[in-house]
Amino acid sequence: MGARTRSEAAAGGAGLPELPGARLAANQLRRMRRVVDAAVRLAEKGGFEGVRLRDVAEHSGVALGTLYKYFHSKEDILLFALNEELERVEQALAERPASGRTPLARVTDFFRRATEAFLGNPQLGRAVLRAMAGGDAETAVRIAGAQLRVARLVVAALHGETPDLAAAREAELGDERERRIALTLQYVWFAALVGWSVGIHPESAVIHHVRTAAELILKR
Amino acid sequence: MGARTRSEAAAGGAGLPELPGARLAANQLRRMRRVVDAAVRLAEKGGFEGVRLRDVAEHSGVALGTLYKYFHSKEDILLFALNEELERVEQALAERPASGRTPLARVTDFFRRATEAFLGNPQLGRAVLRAMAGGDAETAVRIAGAQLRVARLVVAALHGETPDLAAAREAELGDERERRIALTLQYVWFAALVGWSVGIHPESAVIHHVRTAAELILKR
DNA sequence: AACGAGATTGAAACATGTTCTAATCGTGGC
DNA sequence: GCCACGATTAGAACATGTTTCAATCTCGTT
Repeated sequence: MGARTRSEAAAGGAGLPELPGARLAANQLRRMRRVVDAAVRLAEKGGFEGVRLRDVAEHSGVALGTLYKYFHSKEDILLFALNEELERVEQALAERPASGRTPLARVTDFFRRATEAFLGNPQLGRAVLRAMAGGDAETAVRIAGAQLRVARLVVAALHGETPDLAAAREAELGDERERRIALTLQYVWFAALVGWSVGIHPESAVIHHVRTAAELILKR
Repeated sequence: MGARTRSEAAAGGAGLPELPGARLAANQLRRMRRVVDAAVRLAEKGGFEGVRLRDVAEHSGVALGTLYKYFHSKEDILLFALNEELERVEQALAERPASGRTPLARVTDFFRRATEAFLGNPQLGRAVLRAMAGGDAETAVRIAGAQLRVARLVVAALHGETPDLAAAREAELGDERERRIALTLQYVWFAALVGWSVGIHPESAVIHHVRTAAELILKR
């Protein structure tokens, strides 16, 4: 394979002369990036099994052994990608928060958008879900990180656009209750996504189940 | 699989002389049983990866190829075992229904017992969970079956020991609501089990999360 | 009792995740 | 400018899920 192309290493960056000590690290970051990008592209095409690590290595121009220096396993790569995607979702929600006048409406809006992010690339979504459920102790940190991110987003959606005011009004008990609701809804969302992933219900059921759970908890 | 077994329905009892036509089917049933038992024994010892199909074949005395005539995949075997285990749980609950005077108490009792069944053999539980989340289209039927079984059990726990009376009192709307609650709690349970399985929270958190969700929905 | 269709077997083959190794490269320190 | 050391590479090697195949066996039928 053409991975021998040493020329790429000499890529002089965007124009800035890189610090001498940072040179290697920058190359390593670029390699990681290419690995993750290649894995995601393959997952979009062929799901979890479509991500053949030999292909990832070839497409990203790194050796198989190097790939394993950066990630513990195939799952690890996909979970890294998941966390990056969640960062993007956080960004999008910071710019345009979940809309709606009630917590129920906002939380539904949030999950609708988050589900679209997942189901926009069904194969990629399935691959990531499988990586989450098949993870081992090595990947637990990434999974926990993803869970925490989502939990924060759900809490934010429950709160609404006026966090300070609401936070001031609601006592600690209120916060605790919101965290519990957020965790519960997140779990329902995850399970519904897995159900869709393995084929026991259609895509539309995912958001439907989450909304049902949200109604059970929030409507009165 | 080779459904050539025209006479499988006539499976002879424990000590009874088997009918001539049932002989092959009985052998096949025995093989399946040995396969499943061997897989479960290996899963109890070494979890999902502990179930090496070559070992399953050897321990159960069937050839690798035969094993694949009965089951589509490793996941398929474990999901078959799950459904058998759920039958046993159904049995236990029929004999001693979930106790408690309120739906919340009964449903909590149910999930406590069901969780114990899972966590009694942590390795086996992890293996089955991984099989559920890693399933493909072939195994969707078994997963859907398991889901349905559990859903029924949760509904029964919500209802309590007097199904006829309650069923008569509650309109269809009530039934629908109960089904929704059951599905939601089941999803929370599943997600919490996966969370325990991949190591992001301890065993005790599973029942805790389910109880929290049940309180959010049922307490007022 | 012989026959034949389908089931089973034993073993090899294949695919792919993961690990290992010797050779080479790139970089900071002299 | 050169060296030593860690990173990288190409590729082999290993483990295990899955498939395939020819030979054999089983059992109901004739």
